[in-house]
Amino acid sequence: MADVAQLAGVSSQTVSRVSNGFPGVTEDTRRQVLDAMRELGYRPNSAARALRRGEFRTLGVITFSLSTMGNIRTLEAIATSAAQHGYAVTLLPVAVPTQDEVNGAFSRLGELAVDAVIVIMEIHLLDAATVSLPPGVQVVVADSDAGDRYTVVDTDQAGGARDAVRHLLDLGHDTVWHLAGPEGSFAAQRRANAWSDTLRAAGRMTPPLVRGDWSAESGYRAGLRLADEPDCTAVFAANDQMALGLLRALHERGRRVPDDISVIGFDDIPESASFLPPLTTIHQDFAQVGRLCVEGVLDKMRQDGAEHGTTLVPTRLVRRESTGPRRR
Amino acid sequence: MADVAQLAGVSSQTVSRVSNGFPGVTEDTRRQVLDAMRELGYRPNSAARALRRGEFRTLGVITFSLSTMGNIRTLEAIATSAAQHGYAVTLLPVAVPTQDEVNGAFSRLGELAVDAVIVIMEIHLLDAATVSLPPGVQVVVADSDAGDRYTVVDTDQAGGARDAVRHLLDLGHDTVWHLAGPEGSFAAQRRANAWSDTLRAAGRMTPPLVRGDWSAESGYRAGLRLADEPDCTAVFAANDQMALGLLRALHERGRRVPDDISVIGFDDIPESASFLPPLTTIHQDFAQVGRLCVEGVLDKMRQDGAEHGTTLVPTRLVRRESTGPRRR
DNA sequence: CCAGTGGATGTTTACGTAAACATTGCCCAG
DNA sequence: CTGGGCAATGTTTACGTAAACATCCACTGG
Repeated sequence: MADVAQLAGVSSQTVSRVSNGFPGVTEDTRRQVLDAMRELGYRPNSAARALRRGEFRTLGVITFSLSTMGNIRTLEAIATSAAQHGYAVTLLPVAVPTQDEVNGAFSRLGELAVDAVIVIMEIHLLDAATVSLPPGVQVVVADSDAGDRYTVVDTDQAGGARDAVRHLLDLGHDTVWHLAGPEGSFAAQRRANAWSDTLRAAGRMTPPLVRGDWSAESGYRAGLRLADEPDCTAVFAANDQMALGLLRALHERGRRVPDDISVIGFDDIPESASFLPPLTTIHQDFAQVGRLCVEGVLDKMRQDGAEHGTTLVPTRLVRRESTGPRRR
Repeated sequence: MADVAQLAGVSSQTVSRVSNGFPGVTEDTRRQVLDAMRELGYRPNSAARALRRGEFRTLGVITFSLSTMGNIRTLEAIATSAAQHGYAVTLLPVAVPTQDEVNGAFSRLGELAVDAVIVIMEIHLLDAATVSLPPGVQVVVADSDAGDRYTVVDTDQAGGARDAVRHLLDLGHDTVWHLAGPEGSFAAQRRANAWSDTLRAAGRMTPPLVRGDWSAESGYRAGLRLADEPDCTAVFAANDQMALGLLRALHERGRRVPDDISVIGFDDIPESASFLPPLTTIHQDFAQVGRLCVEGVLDKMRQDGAEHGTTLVPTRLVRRESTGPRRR
């Protein structure tokens, strides 16, 4: 910076003003400074900048292995939205979802150049990690339900699940089976709860819950069991991947979809339109979730805390060919 | 830091030594300092640290929208591997793959707290962006082929494609059709080149190339055309998503897989084992690619440049049920 | 008993920037 | 023509850390 100042024949402070786009600099001077910058290949040192300003203009994102489509899409939206607000995004991967790993991520966080944090993860493991959160670092949690202790942004899991079940009931099915996500997942839990609540509210029998782990493979295994249930005419899978495996199992067992069994998924991943048959599913607006996370955390930084709350992003039923009226 | 020093009754330099794990501090002193740190909730200011040390311990990753599985998995591996080396990862999303956007990302890069950069993208757009690369910032490119100008780490696209084609030829098919990725993609291009090279080397006819855009939807559209080709008994799809769409189209048109037509994919996404039928495909080791990117870029930082080169990560054929011997 | 040695700790300084305050010089109202 | 005011620019300083150098002290060997 001093070199630039010298070459441009001004003081370093003027260079600073130019590089920050501050007013009070003649057009002539500005041009000279910019020329000098270009000539010397000057680029501001962000460490010094951060040190001086007391902020990094960077958001940290803690997330589990980017194996689920939802997390990825959310992350992408966060990165894009953050960039629009002039913030960079630093990734804090947590390889294994154990309490130790999470605590580790949070403590690394303490040494990280980050102004605020967005957490994309199940809240279970977040509980004990609370303590190690550096003071003054704001947090927003996505895909969780700790609205009382954190600010949360999430898809309206319950609403989506309710829509899925109702869709199938409306088609004339007596009841709806549920292929749930793993026990540890709050998203899975809420979808499952909404499923049974909706059935109960409609006065229907609640079939035993079948559990998978989000993977297509687990959906396949579950599907082999469901194919043998004579009463089963409609299944709500907690995500599209499991629905894919389910479709495969049903096909192998000669159960036609939707003629014998209707299947509905959750997420609306791009591929689901190309399943056999194309999957009816609940569309999640991940981009919106990511955007709200960023805006939420920036808001909190400005207001220094504020109260917690939960923002729900609505879902949308996408009707394709895997669901149809009950035939007996 | 001064506060900690005062509370512990030592100098700030001793605190620094403790916080960096340097030797030459009595166990007693160390404990006192650590206690003081805990009591005051001290966490080192990474901006000051970076300023003083002249490095950020952060890698920048430039990538297009995280829509393809490969990019995501690579990114994940990069983040994990970087963490193991004590580096954080900052994401630089490029929303739209236009030259302007790429240049923009590179210029933002100049202001970013980053020691080196890993680029996951097609090289086309990288060309003109070269100029704006800040001097002294090392670059490694994944998923590309500019080995002469950049250090490149990539899956052995050609080898994988060759294996795919040979697998089908070995099964007795006269020739193999190819459902290629988008024109702009170098990965797609190399897979397509290897496909035609392999056919030519085997003295087979080269059917007209069918082009998709990586999406399942485009695979479906291409599949509708291929289903009407009476000579087509084997298709090599440039990725698994397109293979999925292809399978759907073939199914709709009543062409059985693999009895009438064999299909092989590329990538081995987790879902492909649950396609109908489970997809034979070429497995890519994205984790390895990511790891090598990180190690490569760290190496370059140490050696300050070194020469460019290309590292290829081998693929593996995963045989499932979508390919079978030709039947006439 | 003393010089020498080496480990433990303290002091000074610079990293690059931007806020706060200081200075310059010009314009215009009185 | 003169002083007040304001825009443009310069000077000083502090941000938190760690390298380089300085100091202190206990112990060893002659």
